Amino acid sequence: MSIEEKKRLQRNDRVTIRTVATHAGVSVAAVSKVMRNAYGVSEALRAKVTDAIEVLGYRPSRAARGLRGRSFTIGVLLIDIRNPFLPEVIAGVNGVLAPSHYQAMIGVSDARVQLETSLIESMIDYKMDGLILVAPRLPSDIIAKFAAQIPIVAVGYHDAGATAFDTVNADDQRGAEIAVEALLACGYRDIEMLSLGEREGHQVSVVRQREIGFRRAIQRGGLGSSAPITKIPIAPPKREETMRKFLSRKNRPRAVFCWSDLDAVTLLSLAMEMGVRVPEDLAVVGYDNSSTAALGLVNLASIDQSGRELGQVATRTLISRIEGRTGAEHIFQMPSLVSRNSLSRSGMAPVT
Amino acid sequence: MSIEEKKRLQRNDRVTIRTVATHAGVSVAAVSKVMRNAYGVSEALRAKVTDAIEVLGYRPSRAARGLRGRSFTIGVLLIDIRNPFLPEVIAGVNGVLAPSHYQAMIGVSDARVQLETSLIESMIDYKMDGLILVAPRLPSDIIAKFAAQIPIVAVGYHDAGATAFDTVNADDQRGAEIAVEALLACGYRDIEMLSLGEREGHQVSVVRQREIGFRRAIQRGGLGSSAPITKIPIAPPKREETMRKFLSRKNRPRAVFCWSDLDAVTLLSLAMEMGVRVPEDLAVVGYDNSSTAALGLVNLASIDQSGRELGQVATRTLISRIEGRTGAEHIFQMPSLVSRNSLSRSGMAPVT
DNA sequence: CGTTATATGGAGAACGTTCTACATTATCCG
DNA sequence: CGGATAATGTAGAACGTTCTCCATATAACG
Repeated sequence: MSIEEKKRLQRNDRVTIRTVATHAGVSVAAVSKVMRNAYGVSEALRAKVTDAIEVLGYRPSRAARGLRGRSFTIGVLLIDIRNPFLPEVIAGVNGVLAPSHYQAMIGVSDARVQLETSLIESMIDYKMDGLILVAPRLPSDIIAKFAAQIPIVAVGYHDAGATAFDTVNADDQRGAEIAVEALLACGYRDIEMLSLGEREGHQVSVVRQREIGFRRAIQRGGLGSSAPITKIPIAPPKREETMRKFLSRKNRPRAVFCWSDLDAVTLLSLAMEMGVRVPEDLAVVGYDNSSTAALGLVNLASIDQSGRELGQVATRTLISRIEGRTGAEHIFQMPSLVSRNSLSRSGMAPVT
Repeated sequence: MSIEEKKRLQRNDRVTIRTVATHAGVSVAAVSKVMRNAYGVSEALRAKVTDAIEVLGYRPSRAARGLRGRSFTIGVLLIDIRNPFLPEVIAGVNGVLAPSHYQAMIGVSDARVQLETSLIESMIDYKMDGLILVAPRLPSDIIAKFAAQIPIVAVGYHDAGATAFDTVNADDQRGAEIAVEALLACGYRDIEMLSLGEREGHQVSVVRQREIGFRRAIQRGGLGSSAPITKIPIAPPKREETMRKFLSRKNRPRAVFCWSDLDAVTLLSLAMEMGVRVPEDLAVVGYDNSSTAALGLVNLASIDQSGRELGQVATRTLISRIEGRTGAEHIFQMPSLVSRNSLSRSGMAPVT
């Protein structure tokens, strides 16, 4: 009683594993064993220790844990929180983690590859137990190099050939196909895709996958081999300009599939401004089923890839890898169409 | 040359401070001194060490740093990433931190007070150097208790009496006043506020501040002492129901000030659905100037509180406290009106 | 030239865990 | 009852830093 009290005063009152040990009258190692519920702990010992922990309000230092063994933290890396799709992923991750003893720490690398690497390195230096990379910009071999040091699951990164890390994806090719099929079913024949500029998405990004799916669906639909794709730059002034040009084009298509709600919603706004009626003059299908798309004012048909589920699955996959699985897993999730007015006035895709 | 190589092989090839020391032919302490650029380092020594660091690609372990001293990490706590205002704050934080040697780690506590405390504790256990709490739900004395263990800046938390921690806020009272003044200037006399349900916001939350500002402005405008406020519950089914009821009320006001764009945008959607014309039948001013408000389809007038600036200021304040300032600072930022169609057809607030 | 001040580098003890190797008991079995 | 086996608890060495003394070398000064 007096020994640990003396220590607590002397050491600016932080409760350490040692405080607990002396309070419970056992060794430090014993407390550690109980904490990690390791083998070789009697009920009596466990009771004494848990009591002491309770009484003292002991919390193990993550820093010290990280130094020696696991830190029970998993890192999540986002490239851009502005995309309304990401909060869903986080919610999924947190949902799975909540009942466990793991916790998530999020790093945001505002689209700068430089910062992205340095954040991953930081997380490794923290001895985090695993990493979930959401739509990383990094090339596969770099990610593989990191994966040698820490378990990694990539979300929104189509690299089914990766052996060093797992991937969890919505089937973006199929998602694009579904969008085109819905437009075809509504009778539209003149369909174009709005995609992201070359510089922004690498070969394994979701955007390129959607392009592949778009082309295939167009071809299958018997609309010839030319599947026109207009690329939108990401920089604000050029971005709107490109969309305006698209909307005022003489040979503007009858329907458009847009790679993301982010751009689709802006397109709808500009269309209204320019007097292009949706869907009478132009039908639009977006991607992500963001909350904005669901607004009555916007009413944008969109492909739903449940971000929440993606987050959940990614987390489970990561934990299984942390706990010893070797050999990469590549998981796909099926997206679905949410039909709304921008597709057809009734808000219903006609049954074929 | 051979010594450190042997070590690197033997220790699974992590470059530690020791590796650097032997490579540079100096002591471990010397390397540490250079890293922290502490006093008592000659140019020659510094050169040798930085060279070795460069060659070996050494990165200090954050875990070990945290155990002993500073971890050069600051924690950011968010209650809900869904609010489009928060990405801006993050961007501000990251912007200020980028050129420094600090890094931000974000924790998301999905509106559960339980998780909020446990995340703060985790961040303390990580020996983070400081915390930025964004719109925390916790009572002031609890935050003060934490602030005894770690420097804390609260954003969106109106507690100018706090002595243990700093606060950075937009002047939410003034923001509400500006909104009401704009409505008055447009000639509206029958003004109501849509606010957040009692349970969601405590006394020092931004919502309550906006209510105070609303009441004062109404009174100053000579509209009597009754300033009607309708509270919207946060749960999805009740939420829309309450708004619908509001819109179909016989004595529906002529204009409404809404505590957040999040709800204002939904209100606009429902209004359209129910045939209530905006602004002819009902003028609306929101709060946050979110990207959705700016959409042509939505065109919602809104109060802008630069989240980015809030994040920047909060970060600078935190760093100054980390570096030794004592005595609390309470900083205010002035919000401004962004006028759009939901206020008056021209999108301009009439000059008074 | 002796004394004191100053600048520079190093030894080594923390920090709070984990975890291996070992010591001690308890249990079992013929 | 003797010996083997299993169960339980403990010592103590890591982990990779920081940081407080110390030791030494150099400069300054009377």
